[in-house]
Amino acid sequence: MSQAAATVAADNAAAFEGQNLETVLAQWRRERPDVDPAGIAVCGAVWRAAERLRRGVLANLADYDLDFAGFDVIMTLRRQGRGQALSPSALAKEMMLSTSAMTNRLDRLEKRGLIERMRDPDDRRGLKIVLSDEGFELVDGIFASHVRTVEKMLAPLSAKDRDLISALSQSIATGF
Amino acid sequence: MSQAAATVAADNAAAFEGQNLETVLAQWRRERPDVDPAGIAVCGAVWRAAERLRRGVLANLADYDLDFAGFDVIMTLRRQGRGQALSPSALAKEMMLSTSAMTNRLDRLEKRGLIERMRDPDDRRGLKIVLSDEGFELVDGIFASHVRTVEKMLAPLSAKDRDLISALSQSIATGF
DNA sequence: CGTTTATAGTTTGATATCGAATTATTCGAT
DNA sequence: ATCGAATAATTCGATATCAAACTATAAACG
Repeated sequence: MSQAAATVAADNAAAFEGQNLETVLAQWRRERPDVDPAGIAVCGAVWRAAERLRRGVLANLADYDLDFAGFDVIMTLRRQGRGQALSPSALAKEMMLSTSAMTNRLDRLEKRGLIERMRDPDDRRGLKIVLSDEGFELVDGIFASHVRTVEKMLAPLSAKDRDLISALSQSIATGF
Repeated sequence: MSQAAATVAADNAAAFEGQNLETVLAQWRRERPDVDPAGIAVCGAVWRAAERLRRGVLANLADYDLDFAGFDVIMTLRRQGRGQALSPSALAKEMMLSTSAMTNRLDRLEKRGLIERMRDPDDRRGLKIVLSDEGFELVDGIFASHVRTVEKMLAPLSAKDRDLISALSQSIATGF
């Protein structure tokens, strides 16, 4: 929770860029001239972009004393619409997470009063998770600044570039 | 270590795809027509691609009873060349990790005999980490299958596509 | 019906990460 | 030369994740 907050960094520091990817490639070409490292370079590039985006979003969240985990959950709930509910397992599936991790996230959000666990009227095993009014207001307040944050990080890309990287990323994600 | 191994998944299950990104976008457009969600869609696409790649690589590693963390370290050492060394802090910086996490990773790799901690002859505070012979052989054995694994996941992309997504990803990562 | 099998959510135990504190050493300024 | 600040690595405490075990309930089927 406040793990994300306030003090920007210490140990790991701001030094964001690890090693230049070009350098890494050159090292592999020297060490393993028998293997073409082009694929792993693509992989590395995608990972670094993802990491940069993650950190940017996280930094913005810190202002609201939220971490990525909780944000992910309340965003997912928010976009279902006011008063709409999802089961813990549906939430876990949607964010590719174990259900036990979801239990933990919901515990924290519930303790903070951002969500409520309601019984599922149709299945006594199940729950329905809804945003509290406070949770709803919080997401709505964050949303605009979240989008601005992401836009800022995507600024170097033209509209066409964005479509491209979206399509290519989805290609990788789905395998088609 | 063996956390990664053997049994493919249980709780979190194979159901890899969360929710269709198109659906998510439509939800946001309905809920927040005042905000253009295009940016966060790009963000989501990149994250999913990165996650897919991560899981693919991890699955391949499991055959060697290695997890991502250890693999990351020994790959970094391997590409420096035989007998070359890096300090723990250099390793941490290169993989964008806290130095305390690196201490932990090195502990595990050392216990398994894949790396050695040598004193830095020029600075008595520091260490130099080198691959043991066994570590070296292990990386070299994995490398080819690792590259094949990545290639398989990138199969839907043409050479031009790969260049494109690399360039665009780097744009995001560096902010230029 | 009653038994087996599957499913929903939580609990538990292990582990990896982080940030802060700590110890040892080096660098810099005077 | 000495003292203070910076740096290298580790340790420590807190926490988030996972997989597996567990409890309760539902569905399937014989």
